[in-house]
Parts: sequence; C-alpha cells; structure tokens
Amino acid sequence: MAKCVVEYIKEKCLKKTSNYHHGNLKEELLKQAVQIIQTKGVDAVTLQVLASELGTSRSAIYRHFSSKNELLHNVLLYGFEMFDEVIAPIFMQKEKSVLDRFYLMGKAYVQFAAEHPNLYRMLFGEKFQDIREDSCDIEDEDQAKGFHALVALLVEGQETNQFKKEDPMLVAQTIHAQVHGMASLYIDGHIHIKDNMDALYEVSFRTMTDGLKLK
Amino acid sequence: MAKCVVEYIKEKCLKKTSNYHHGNLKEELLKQAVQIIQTKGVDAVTLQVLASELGTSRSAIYRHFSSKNELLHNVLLYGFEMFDEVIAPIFMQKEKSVLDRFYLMGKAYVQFAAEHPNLYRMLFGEKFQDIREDSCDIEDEDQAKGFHALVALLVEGQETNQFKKEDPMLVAQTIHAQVHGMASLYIDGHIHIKDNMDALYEVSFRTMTDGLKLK
DNA sequence: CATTAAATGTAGACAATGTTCACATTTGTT
DNA sequence: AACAAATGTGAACATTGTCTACATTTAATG
Repeated sequence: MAKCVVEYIKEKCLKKTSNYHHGNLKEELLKQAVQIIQTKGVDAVTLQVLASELGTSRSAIYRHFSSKNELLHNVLLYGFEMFDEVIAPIFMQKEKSVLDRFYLMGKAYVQFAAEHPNLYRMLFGEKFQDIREDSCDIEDEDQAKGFHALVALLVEGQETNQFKKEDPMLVAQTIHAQVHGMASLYIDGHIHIKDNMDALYEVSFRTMTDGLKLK
Repeated sequence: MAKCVVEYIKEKCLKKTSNYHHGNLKEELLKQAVQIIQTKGVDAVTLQVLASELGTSRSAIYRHFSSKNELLHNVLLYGFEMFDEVIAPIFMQKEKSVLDRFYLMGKAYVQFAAEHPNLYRMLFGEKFQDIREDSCDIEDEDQAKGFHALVALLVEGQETNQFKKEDPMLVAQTIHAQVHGMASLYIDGHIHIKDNMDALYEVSFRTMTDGLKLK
C-alpha cells in the first residue's frame, strides 16, 4: 500500500528532467549496492534489482562498470575506507594508555562487524580475496595501515616493559585472529548464549592481555 | 588429450550395464559434490556439472534431493562428521596433560581448516547458517560435542589449580574464537608472511595459555 | 509368469542471472 | 550547425535452479 506511493514518488522524482541520461548513475549505483548489501547481503545485489531500483536498465550499468564484479570492487574500496576511519584513529590517541587503546580498538573492531556484518564479510571473507590481492591500494594503504598501527602499539608496550618481548608481527596476528574470530563467530551465528557478547569480549580481552603482560 | 581418454573410459564404465538406472546415484552425487567443493569451492557445484560428470541429467538429481540446497545440506552432515572425528578424540586422551591436549586440539583444528578450506568454510561460514540452525543434529551432537569437551577440559584445568577461575563457557568461546580466527585469516588469504603459520600458532598458544594460567 | 505400482531417469519448458551487441538519444566540442 | 563522445535501451545468449509431463526400469502382487 504505502510502498506503492513511495514507488510512485520515486518514479516521479527520477523522471523529473529527462529520464534518459541519469546524471550520476555511477555514484547512485554504488550507493544502492551498499544499501542492498547491508540490508540483504551481497547475494541480493542483482543487476536487475540495481537497475530497476534506479529506474534504468541492466545494460546501462555496463557504461560505468565493466562487470558486476568491478562494481563490487568499488564497494569494497568504500568499505575499507569506512572501516579504517573507525579503527585507525584509536591508535593515535596517545594520551590514553596502551592497554586502553587495545581495549577500545578491539571493541570498535567487533562492533563494526556486528553493525555491518555483510560489509565485514566482504572485507575479510573469501569471496573477494582476488580483489584484495589485485589492488595494492587496499592491502597496503587501508588494511595494513591498521595492522601496522597495531604492531607499533605492541612495540610501544614492549619498550615500556608492559609486554613480553615476542615477535610483534606474530603477536599482532594473534590479536587480529582473536577479534576476527569473535566477530566472525558472532555474525555467522555461532554465539548463541543470549546477547552476552560484551561478557565474551571482557573475558577475551583479559585473557589476551594477561598473556601478553610481563609477569 | 589424456582427458579425452579418461572421459571415454568413464563413459564406457558408466554405460556398462543399463545406463538408465544408475544404481546408487544419490551416494555418487554426494561424493562428486564433496570432491568439487574441495577442489574448486562450493560455488563450482552446479547441477549441470554434477549430472554430466555422472552421466545423467540435471532433473534426475531431484529424484534424490528436493533441491540443490538439500544436497549441500547432506554434504554438511558428512563434513561435520569428518571434523568431529578429527577433533573430539583428542580431548579423550586422559593420559596427556591438560595443556598438551589444548595444544593438540588447536593444532588439529587449524590443520583441518588448512587442509579442507572449502569444507571448513561451509561448516562455520555464513552461507549455511540456516541449515545449522534447522538441524539440531549438528549443533547438539557434532559441533557442540567438541565444544562441551573443550569446556570440560577447561573445568579440569581449573579444578587442578592450573587455570584461573573464569566462566568456562566464555573462556571456551574465547579459545574457539582464537583458533577460528587463525584458521579463517589463513584460508582467506590474510596471513601472507611466508608460511609461518606454525610460528603464529606457537605464539598464539603461548599467549592464550599464559593468560589462562594462575599466576 | 503377467500385471501393476513404485522408483528412477529424460526432455523440454520456465524465469532469473550476467553479459554482449546493435541501435537510440543526449551532451559537449569544434 | 555538425559531429563525436558519452550514456541509455531492447533484444539476444548461455547458464543457473526448478518444475512438469512422459519414459523406462525395478519390485511386488495376483
């Protein structure tokens, strides 16, 4: 009922000027794709849906992207930017203690995954492995940026005699595995115990940091 | 070249008796599906490929499975059995110390994922979340079997004053997150540093157990 | 053994998918 | 004003999962 009206208005608005040339179809396509991904998952992104939602045709999309995969590739870039803007700044808060920054980083990481499960799966899952490898942009600029900050934080902890002296790279990967594991298990339905994700995070953080500390 | 001969022989063998009734198509379908999954991933499992590989037609499959998804569901059952046969026995080796059993369990877990990445992704990934939830068989008998053994091991460690007294369920999930995280990052291409997966496991194990131990 | 019923396999259709191609329209430049 | 570049359209294609009507083989029953 109400949806019909919405559809009607949308149609009107889209037809406003000429209806042939859309103007900024490329950007609209990306926005629409992101929205569908977040609400219904990446498999729900269909050229047909994408096109009709924007009042155009499937083949028009190929004027802006050489393939569906290339479109998703662009979405991935946005996703990594978003992710980075959430995580990276935390490492820079030098006024906070090393442990506090650890805590906040992990929390933010898990929360991002919980709030954007479908996007998170795209960023770290299998499906777009090739895309990540192809574009050096991502591995080196975005994701690795956060990772290197993590390593730096570990070194800082070691040099101030708070942490044991293990290989910082390996420790960073250990920590990444911990938060990625929590996030993945959560968004893939392996943590049933009624919403005690917070309690799990506390125990994980305590265990991990106790393991890192100098005795 | 050689493939043509193989195809020819396979055709001959399949045609041996009657060529109409296959005999044990259901089992063959499952086997074939598993093989394709392990070599090319679950997305490569196509009814067309499945059928022609076995010298039959797409629609014949529907005499044995109500849908492609139900076929994959059966594969999932086999997968969980395999997984369980690898992991569960380790917990039972009472002659070994608690820490040793931890070490071996985690190692076996990660190795299973590394050796059967596509199968592992099916078992713990998002795609078959619904299937896992539907069939209580899996959650309660198989996967949870290993999980409960892990909890029991933790309790044993606590009662013998080796481990801190945290909620065993939450600690078990922490540990699961750690190994699942390692496994996932590895098979999804996030651990590049030349095959030092073993070194990573050592650091992770040390950190985790140091965090669990009573000081 | 003959007949019937159940199990199993086949061919063809369907809609939906991503992709391509020839063609149409709009925009920008000379 | 004319032309070229950019952008959008509609029809076609092969491939996907699924369904239906029909064929054949196997099993059971008289």
